[in-house]
Amino acid sequence: MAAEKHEPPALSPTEWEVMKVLWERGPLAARDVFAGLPRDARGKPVHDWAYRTVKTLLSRLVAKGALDYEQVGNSYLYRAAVAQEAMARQEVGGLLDRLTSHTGAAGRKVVSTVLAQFLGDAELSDDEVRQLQAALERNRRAAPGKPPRRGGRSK
Amino acid sequence: MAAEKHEPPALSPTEWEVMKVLWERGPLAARDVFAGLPRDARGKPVHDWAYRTVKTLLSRLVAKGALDYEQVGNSYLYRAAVAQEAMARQEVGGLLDRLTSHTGAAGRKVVSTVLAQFLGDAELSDDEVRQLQAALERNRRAAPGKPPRRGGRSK
DNA sequence: GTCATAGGACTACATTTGTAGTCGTTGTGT
DNA sequence: ACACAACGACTACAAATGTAGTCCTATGAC
Repeated sequence: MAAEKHEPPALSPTEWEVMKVLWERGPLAARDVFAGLPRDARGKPVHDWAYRTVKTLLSRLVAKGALDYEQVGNSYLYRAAVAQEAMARQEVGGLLDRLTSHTGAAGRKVVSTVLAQFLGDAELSDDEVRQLQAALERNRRAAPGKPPRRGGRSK
Repeated sequence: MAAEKHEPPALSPTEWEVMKVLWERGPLAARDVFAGLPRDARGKPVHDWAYRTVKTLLSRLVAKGALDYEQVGNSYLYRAAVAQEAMARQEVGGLLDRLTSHTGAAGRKVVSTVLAQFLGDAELSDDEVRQLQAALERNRRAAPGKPPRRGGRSK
């Protein structure tokens, strides 16, 4: 009951961009986060953000509890305080909920069709395909009948 | 070149809720959209919105081009002007992009793991499971090797 | 010890979103 | 015709988000 590790703070799209840098490269100073932002093939930054902007995002992320930091010299070393997987789960769950909650079979079908399109076109490694296939297999064994049951809320 | 049917207007979560009513029940007057909002088992509205709020959302959706309307008597009959599938595709695509763009294999793996969890736990009908399995099969045949290729940009 | 500077804290401001309220108009019942 | 109820148009306002700027301080170079 005491553990309230759930409901992480919901990241905005730009905040995700910053978090991805930290999840991939580990703890970094603000300068290095800035430098680590994605660039296109020609080396041009994908996001045209001022350094200040990144600083603001880092501060907001600390305020949200998504990052914490450690002072090192005159600057902070920022480090992800939430797991990428937890955030990804939250986003995906939120989306599926938005798209399907309180919707009849038709609405759910639309979503599953769209999902199928993405799964068919995505660039997936063989391992990923196998992982997803296994998940569907598991689903099938768990839900013998077809009638869509009220799903397991992990709450 | 002339056809610019793409890039529909991105709906906020509350706007989705309104659109779902119209997609499911077809053209409705504001009153009926309001009345058609989801309710829980005990008949209590899931969203505690004032009628005005719904009116505001309908207006914004018209402004965004997601709805259009036809005057009928003294009121408007609102009708979805964008397909649910198109919007769902946009949302799913946007999410996958946010979570995986400019990310290495590690980031993509996290997402595929999360997806697998949802696919395993979701309440899917047998048909939906088959549809998704077929999509993965298709993916497999399309991408013989494993190296994640640059995906098909539909532009 | 002094001074330039990188860095963090605080401030700024337009837009979008969530949530409504006010007001004037128009159709409706009598 | 008249009064009123229902509608839609316009207005309101706080929080979140995208995008930065200002300013003070601790740090490091001499």
